This record gives sequence, structure tokens and C-alpha cells, in this order.
Amino acid sequence: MQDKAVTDHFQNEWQNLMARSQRQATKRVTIKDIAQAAGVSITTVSNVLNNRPDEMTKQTLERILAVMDELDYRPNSMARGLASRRTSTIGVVIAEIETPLFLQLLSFIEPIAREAGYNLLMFKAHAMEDEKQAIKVLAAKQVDGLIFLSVSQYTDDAHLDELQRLEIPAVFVNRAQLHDGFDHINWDDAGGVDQATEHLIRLGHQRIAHLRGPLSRQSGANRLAGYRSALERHGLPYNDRYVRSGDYTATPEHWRQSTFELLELSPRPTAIIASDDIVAAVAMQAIYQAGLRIPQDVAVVGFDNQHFGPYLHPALTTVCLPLPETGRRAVELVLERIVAQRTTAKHVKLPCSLIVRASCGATA
Amino acid sequence: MQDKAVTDHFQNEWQNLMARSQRQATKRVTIKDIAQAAGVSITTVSNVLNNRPDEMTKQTLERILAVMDELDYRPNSMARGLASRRTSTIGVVIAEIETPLFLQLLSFIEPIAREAGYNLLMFKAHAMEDEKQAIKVLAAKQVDGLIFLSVSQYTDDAHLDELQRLEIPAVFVNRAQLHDGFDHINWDDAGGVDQATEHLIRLGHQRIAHLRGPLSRQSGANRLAGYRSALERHGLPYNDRYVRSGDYTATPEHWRQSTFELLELSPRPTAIIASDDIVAAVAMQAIYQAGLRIPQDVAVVGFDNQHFGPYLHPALTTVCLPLPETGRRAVELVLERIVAQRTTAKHVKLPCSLIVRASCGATA
DNA sequence: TCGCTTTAGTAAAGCGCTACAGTAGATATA
DNA sequence: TATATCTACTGTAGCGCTTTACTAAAGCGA
Repeated sequence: MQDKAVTDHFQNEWQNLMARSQRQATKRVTIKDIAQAAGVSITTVSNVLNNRPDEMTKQTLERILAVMDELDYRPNSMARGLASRRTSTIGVVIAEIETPLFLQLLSFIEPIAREAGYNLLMFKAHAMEDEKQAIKVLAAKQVDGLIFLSVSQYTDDAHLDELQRLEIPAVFVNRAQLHDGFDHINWDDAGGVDQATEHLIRLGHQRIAHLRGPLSRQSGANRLAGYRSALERHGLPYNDRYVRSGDYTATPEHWRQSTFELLELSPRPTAIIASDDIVAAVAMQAIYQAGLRIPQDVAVVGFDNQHFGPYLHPALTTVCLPLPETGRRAVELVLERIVAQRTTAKHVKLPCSLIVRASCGATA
Repeated sequence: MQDKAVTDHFQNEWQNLMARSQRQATKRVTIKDIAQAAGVSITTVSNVLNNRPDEMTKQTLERILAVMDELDYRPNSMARGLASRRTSTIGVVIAEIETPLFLQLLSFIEPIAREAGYNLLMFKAHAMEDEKQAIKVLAAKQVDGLIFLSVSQYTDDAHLDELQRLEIPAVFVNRAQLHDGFDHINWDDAGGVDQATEHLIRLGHQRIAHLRGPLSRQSGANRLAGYRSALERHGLPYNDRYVRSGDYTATPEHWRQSTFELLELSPRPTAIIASDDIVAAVAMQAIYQAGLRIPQDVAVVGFDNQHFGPYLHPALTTVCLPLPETGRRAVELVLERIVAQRTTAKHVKLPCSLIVRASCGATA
């Protein structure tokens, strides 16, 4: 019995020792250690952390930097965040969509944000409910700002008041409704399709069809508008028969069928502008199935410039969204709010560009 | 002079008032406020925050919850992180690659992590240097764990010692080199291509070509191995002439040329297995350019199951990586380390599956 | 020399939590 | 009845920083 107790005692002792040494091993070096080692106060060290070199002599600065380097010091951002109420973190709320577009955009945003010293906290939202949750979670994480990448089909945005109340700067990318007080970046879809349509007209096409998305979505309505504006400008009639639509639940089969319908019209359209690259690819499948050639019989243009475009047969002419620029501007806008304390809302509209490949017949 | 002073005085007074009221307005409600309002100590409130309801009576719990709800309390995760040394944040380091594969994977990881109460801090790394930086930054952000999504071509992984030293759990997805002490998830590329090859053999193909990736990459070597193993098992000869390669700098033009070379062989191969879907798409372009039909003259199989596969003409048969499962397992592995304190390394190999569409000729 | 400003710092009060050591009172145990 | 154990808490140190207020010493013109 006694032996057992003794054994236990030593075992505990030993465990304590281990625990202590482990804690020692993993003990992080803090600002205090740096201050001590450099022979200055922690305030001075804090000043170098916060990039205020004119608060001290050059020697002091260099000594502190050297000590930091030597001790491999990493400031604890939790502590910084707690004390300063700034976290150098931006939340990105991404709507779940079929196309990898927004994820791609995310990959453009990250390096730009990082360069400015910010990190990205990601949140995938596929409904308004999720967006509400996103705000809640990301606010609790004390993000300095938010970027929303959305498919713009929410009607009730009451949950955004929360943002205003919490004074979290937010920028909305591709959101249909504009929200007072928030920054917005939208794409000139209409201009993009206008360019594409004009390009086809210049190539001699007179009967241009359009596979359009739902009008309830900004993109659907705007792309149709661009199609019409180009026709109009060039004195071509807008013909309902040449326009087929599908909503966001439309299956490939639906688009295939729509394309068949277009191809059976007489006179047959000589070109099809699809609402996006996937629809364009399906249309191409249908055109081949109908025994026709691309672009000789029917030219095809897509939208989104997805990465598979060049590898379709023939390579797809498409409208390109300015994703890198969008990412850059999104970060800029939110940082202007955070750092430069801008309070007036900005609305940025970015142009799309036409990427000409073989499917429109311009390059043989 | 006196008037000026008085004016100044009042102006200051007023500014102070404003400042105070503004601070009041934006003042966050803290655990202290909740404790006060509920008539308990902050420890008790902390206990409900940390999900320890058996430390108090049901009434107390409910009262606290009610007060929290009423005051719209949100715990400050910076403070929690500082005090507990846990942040409920996982860092995800994504290698930049051409395909949207890893970004897609990210979108699977996020909801699973969130469900477990974790958020994702994203970092895009395109080189070893960046990975080092990622570890530095994410460690400073005090992430509880790390997930690496990589293209597995690093030779010097010395910077990973850092992770070990900092005791940050990490799981590597698709990394060629295994690192002692870390968890790994790899895909059975070989098995996937083996299945695809076997499928073609079953369909009657005797001369199956392979457009392979670089052997320096795990995927290149493994996919080739799968191709060979299936041939061997079915008693078909492995023929060098039917295998063309390209490294990771290979252009579409290179693959197009390689496909032409394969098509000019006699006897001509009746099927081509491409190293990925993009290469498959290029091969399809080349087959059409050569005036041949798919799949009647040449069957084609891809790899990756990218989202455009169904929309190629004909729809592409391809090998599918288990992305959702990969995401789930990655989160699981890292949480086992964080929460369940697992210390032994695990290595998970996940199977690929064959997705049969029209391009292999199985479905007419 | 005096009085003022500037320079180069320091000291300490938090930020909002967690974690751990207590404790009062009720209940069970010998 | 005395003691141990349990329940339902409380009090507070401290996590690693930032920030505000303060100061000693040097510089400087008159």
C-alpha cells in the first residue's frame, strides 16, 4: 500500500516534470521576452511591431529587430486583435454556385489581401439564412471587413442592417440590389454581350439567336439587354423567336432542346449567343447532333471565359469577366473603409471583354 | 482670449461627449454584462459558452441563455483565443494550379469544418517559399490546425519542421512525399486509371493509348502504373509507341501534336486515356481535326471529372476524384488531432471512381 | 540660466475571455 | 455527530498585446 503510494507520488512528480518541460518547450516567445532581451520596454517593442520607427532611434530599432529575429518572435495576433480591436482579417462570403467562378475570384482576392497584410476567412453561403449565419460567425471572429460574392437573387436583405450596426465595412460583388451605405462592384454584362453581338454582326451574321438566363437574375436581364442594344444599334430586328430562355434550374437537356428548336427555325439563325459557357457547350453538342458545323453553319459565343473554353471543338469565343480586377478592387474598397476610414459608398462597374476564338468563325 | 479658451473648453467637452456616446453606441456587450444581468459570475457564463451545462442548474442555464439572447451577445473570439490558446480556426494552404480542383475541394471542406465549429483561413501558395510564408502567417494567426492541398512537387520540405516544433497538426492532401508524424490523404490515381483501362478493354479495345503526365509528379507516375497494371492483368502488351508524355509545362499544342502522332500510327489505337480532362478535350479536338469520330473511331477517357465533362461532344468518360470524401476526411483527421489529441500519424488512401459517359462508346 | 519643446523612451491599465483554485451549503457516509 | 463528498457556484490571475498618460534628458533660443 505504501509502495503504491510512493510509486504514485513519483509518477505524479514525473508527469509534472514532463508537463512542465513540455510547456517550456512550447512556450511562445512574447513581446515581453523581446523587450527584456533588447533592454527596452514592451511599448517600444510594440512600436516596432506597429511600424512606428520614428518613435525610437535607429539603433534601438535595429537591436529590437535583431532580437526578434534571433528569438524567432511571432506576434500573437489574438492578443493584438483583442487589444487593438483590429484583426487584419477579411471575411469572404461566397455563394454556392455551379460554376467555379467565385472560387476563382477568391483565389485572386487572397494574394492581394495578403500583400496588404490581411488574411481571408472563408464562408460558403448558399442561401440568405446562411448569409445571416455568416455575418454572425464572422462578426464574432472580429473580421475587419467583409466581401460578399453572390448570385444576387435575395429579396430580403434585412440581415444586412446587422452589418451597419456592427460597423463592419462590406463590399458586394455582383449583387443585384444595391444597399445604401455599402460598396458594390458589378460587371457590365450588358456591355459584354453587346460587344459579342456586334462582333457577330460585323462578321456578317443577320440572324443571331440568344439562349438567355432568367430575367430574375441580374445577369439574365443584362445579357439580354446587351444583345438587344447591339441589334438595335445596327438596325437589325429583335425577333422573339430567336430567343429561348431557361431559369436557373434549367437542365442541359432543356438547353439542348432549346437549341434544336432554334436550329429548326426557318430561316435558321446563323449564330447563337449563350448565357454562359456551359450553355454554349451544350448548344455545340446539339448543333453537332443536328448534323451542322461550327462555325460554318452556326457560330457560337459563350460567356464567363471558363478555363475549358479553349479546349472545346472548336475553341469557344466568349465574354470574359474581369476577375483579377474585380478581386483587386474588392480588396481596395474594403481597405479604404478600414484604413482610410472612407464612409461614402462607392459603386464600381467593371467592363467585360470579348475573347475571340474559333467558334464564332472570326479565326479560321 | 478668454472667450476663445472658454469656447475651446466647451468644444472639447462636446467632443468628449460625442466620443463617449459613440463609444457607448458601438460598445460590445461582454461576458461581464451578461453575468451582471443574469446575476451570476462570469465563470458561470463562461461555462455556458463552453458548453458545460452540468456545472449549473437548468434554471441558471436558461436564465443566462435568455439574457444572452436579449442582449444579443456575441462572444469575442479574439479574447477566447487569447485566453484558451484555441481559435477554432483551421488554415488551408492551397497550391496554385491550373485546374479548379483544389478550390473546389476548399468549398467542400468549409461547410464540414463549420459544422464542427471551425472556420477556414485561406492561404494560396504557389511555391515552397510561399508555403513557408503560409506557415509563418497562419501560425501567427494561431490556427488550431492546417490542411495542405498541394501538387506534390516539392523536394525540400525542411520548412515543415516548423510545424512540428509549433505542434500544429497538419494534414497533407495529395502530397507525394510522406512526412513522418503528419497525416496524409492521397488518391488512388492508379486504381482509377486501372478501372478506366479495364473498362475500355471490356468494350473490346486492344490498342489503348495513353497521354501521360510527367513521371516527376505522383499523378503522372501513378496513372501510368494503373494503365500498365490493367493491360498486364488482361494479357495485353504494353507498347511504348502508344504512350506519349508531356510535363507540366506542356501546351495544348503539344498534346494536340501528340494526339496526331498517335492517330498516325498503324495500327491506330482505338482508344486514348488522357492524363486529365483538359488533355482529353484537346485530344478530342485533334481527333476531330484528323477527320475521325468519337467514340466510333477513337474512344477517349479523361481524369478529374471536371464540371465541363458532360458538355463536351460527346460527353467525356472520366475518372472521378472523391473530393467530398477527401474534404470530410481532411477535416476529420485534423480535428482528431486537435480535439481527440491523437498523436499517431494516419495515412488515408481514397479510391477514385469511373464515370462512364459517351466518349468511351459504352453508352450510345 | 530659464523656460519651452522635442526626443526617446517607460509604466500600467485594460481588451474579453478561460482556467483554476476556492467555497458555502446540501447531502451522503461511517 | 463528525467527516467526506457533491453541487452549484464565485473570485481572480493572466493570456500577449495596444494605448494612454507620463517622464527624464537633451536641445535650443533668449
